[in-house]
Amino acid sequence: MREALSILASATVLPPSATPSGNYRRRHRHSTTSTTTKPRPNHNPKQKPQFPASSPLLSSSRWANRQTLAYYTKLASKLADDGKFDDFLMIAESVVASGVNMSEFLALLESEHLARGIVRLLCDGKLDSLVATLFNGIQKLGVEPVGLFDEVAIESLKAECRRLLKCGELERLVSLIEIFAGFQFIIKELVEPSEFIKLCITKREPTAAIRYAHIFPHAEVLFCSIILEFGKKRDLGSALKAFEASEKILSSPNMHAYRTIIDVCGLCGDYLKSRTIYEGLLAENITPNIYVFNSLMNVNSHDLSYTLDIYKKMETLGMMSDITSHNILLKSCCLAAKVELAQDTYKQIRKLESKGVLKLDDFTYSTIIKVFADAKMWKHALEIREDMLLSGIIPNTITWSSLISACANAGLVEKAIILFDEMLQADAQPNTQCFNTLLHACVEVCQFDRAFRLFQCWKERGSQQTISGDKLNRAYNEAVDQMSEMGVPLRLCSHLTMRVPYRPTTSTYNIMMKACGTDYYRAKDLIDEMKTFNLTPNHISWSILIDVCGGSGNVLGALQILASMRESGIQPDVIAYTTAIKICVKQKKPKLAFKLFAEMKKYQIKPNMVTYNTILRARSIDGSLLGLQQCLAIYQQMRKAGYKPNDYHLKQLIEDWCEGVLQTERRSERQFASHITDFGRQSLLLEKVAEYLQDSNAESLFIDLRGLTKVEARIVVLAVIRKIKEKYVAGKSIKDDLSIILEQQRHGDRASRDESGVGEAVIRLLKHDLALEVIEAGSRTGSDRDNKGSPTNSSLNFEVDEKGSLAETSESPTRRPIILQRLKVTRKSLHQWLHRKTVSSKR
DNA sequence: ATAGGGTTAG
Repeated sequence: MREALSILASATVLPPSATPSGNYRRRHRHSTTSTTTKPRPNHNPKQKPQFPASSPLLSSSRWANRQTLAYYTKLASKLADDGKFDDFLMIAESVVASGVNMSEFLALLESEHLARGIVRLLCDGKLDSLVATLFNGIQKLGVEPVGLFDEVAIESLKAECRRLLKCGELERLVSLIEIFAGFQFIIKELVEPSEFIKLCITKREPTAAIRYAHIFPHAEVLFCSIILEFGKKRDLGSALKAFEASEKILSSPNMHAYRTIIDVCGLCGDYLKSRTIYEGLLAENITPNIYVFNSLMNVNSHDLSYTLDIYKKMETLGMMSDITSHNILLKSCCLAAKVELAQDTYKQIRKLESKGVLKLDDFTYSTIIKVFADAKMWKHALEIREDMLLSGIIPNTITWSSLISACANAGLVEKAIILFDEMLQADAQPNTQCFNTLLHACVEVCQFDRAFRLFQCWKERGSQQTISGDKLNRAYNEAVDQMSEMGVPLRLCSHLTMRVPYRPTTSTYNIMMKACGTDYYRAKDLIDEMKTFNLTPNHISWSILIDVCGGSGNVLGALQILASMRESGIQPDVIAYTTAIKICVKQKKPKLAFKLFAEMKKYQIKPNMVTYNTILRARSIDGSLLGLQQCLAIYQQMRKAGYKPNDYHLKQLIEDWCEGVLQTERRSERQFASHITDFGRQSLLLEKVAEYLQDSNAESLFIDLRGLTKVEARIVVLAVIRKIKEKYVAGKSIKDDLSIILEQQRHGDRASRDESGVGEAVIRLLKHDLALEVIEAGSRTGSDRDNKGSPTNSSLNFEVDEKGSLAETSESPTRRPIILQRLKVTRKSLHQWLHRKTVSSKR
């Protein structure tokens, strides 16, 4: 046979234009090869026979010779039988290249020869366009596939697919599947759809998954599972691609797919996307079904108003809401902590039940119980249990768990434990979350010892390891003693003797670490103990450890833990940093607190409201102006970050500043001057403060508060008073009264009068906080000479100065009367105050 | 085919 081939190779002559790299190959790449399939390199090109031009043997006319054709057909068959597929392919190539009708050649080959040849070549990775061409040729011939692929061929294909699946070679697997896509019976034998989809998901190939799923009947179900699986992997992008691909394949919009992608939006935390998808449906004039509506409500359940809107939309569409819709409404109320609305909703559902429209289920009861549990309304929660029992619904683990947390959240540890006991007696299986709730309840009321006893008891009774009877009894006796001390009857202690499997989780350990109070070593031991249950500390564990360590007074230790956290591969988050900052502030280490604050920003961790409020508590702990200035800068950042500063902390900040005004010694002057320029540019407030504190402005006793909020105004006023005090202490006397300009107010527009409250706040500050004498005055400018609507305090001795700030106001294009309200603190009053303070601080 | 419970910083 080799000889025959070599004769063929040497004797054949073909024009160069007809070489195998010609049209067949190229055309084929565009038609059958999938996008995920890169064309495979051909088998070694060196082995390819070179066909010389104008071969007499292979010319079309000669091929017409049936005898010759039959000979090569036979030769090819033999090669396939012998497993010499490369050579087989070579024959086929020359047949194809010669431009002879291939159908005739293929028809003459016995089908199993061909099939095995093709399958073998495919399995060897020779997903060559010629192989595909041959294969296509068979399909076009209409050869019966059942007859074409015998068991041996299919078996080898299956083996190859299994191998590819195992090795995760999705690309080649897809190529093979693409080729056999026309033969459904083969495809179904090749790969288990769930296995294939699993591989597509790990490889993030949503379109491949959908294309494969499409081969099967009931493809929609497979599409949905693909979308959902991507969602579970938090890969919304791929899920959306899969969804869009399924949309293209399916002729009509599939509600199941829609609800699935909406659920996935929720899973991935992109609830806005779920709204877009829903709006897309409406835009297409398609009415979603109940599942789509319920899923949409559920995904958006943290937004009560949106959920209610969707519910109303369902009503206007005349869609019958079911118990799930109502349960989700309840859940939404629960998340929004709207107890009354939840109660109304519950009553509404009960009414519908009495009409026979719906039947309340375990979800309904558990959810309303949770509403009351969260609101610490434990009695109401227990009442719901009565409703539930009357309606014949048996409480399940979740219901019991919610009931227990109702008592736990209200701080009723005894009641919670008794409920837990009832749960055991009712043969409900408690799970770790129930145990955790109880432990947490103990921790919340600082019964740390009790938490440890329960934990120990459950661990010993519930672990698979054999515990010595002594140890077990000791734990039991101790726990019973404690219960009886608390007045709990022994019959209610079955939770101590139960033998349910107990597996603590990381949460359990986190709760127990909180029960360590400030005993750092005990907490550290717990972290080590976690390993015996194959648990690893999470962000929360580390944060608690920082808190415990810092709470014991060991600030540096706490900072060290923060570093270890990073070293152990868990990047400290905003909470870990905030906890560490809290420790520094508590232990009066403001510098460390500010250092951590700078560090977290270096790591691109955005401070949140809690962080800002915590760091602001570091204000002026050392009484230095620097600390105060840092706090002011942080306050400013907080506003820039979009957080509304907490008035309470702000008030504290300003009070501290006042304190500074009263107590600052000469030494502050230098510090003060060096920091003015730093924050001069940061904001309007800081600019103002800086402006008035500049030495060039030293002689001016004038404050323009226009454009400032009342809080900012207070800060500016205090800054100026501080300056006055600094100057006074330095030996410079006050040369003039202090003038303050307040916001412009349009004459007659009562509604806008001191809307910002600046005037009131400043007057209160000066008069009340600083005990200064304040003269209030108003002035009219513009053309209006009418005396109507004169300022509130016109009687006082205020004079309009013609230059300075008033020049600015006359720039205003309006000719309407404008009233500038002014305040004045007399030189005399300031002097008295300074004298008073200087004397008192010397004492 | 839908939903529910426990743990961290002020």
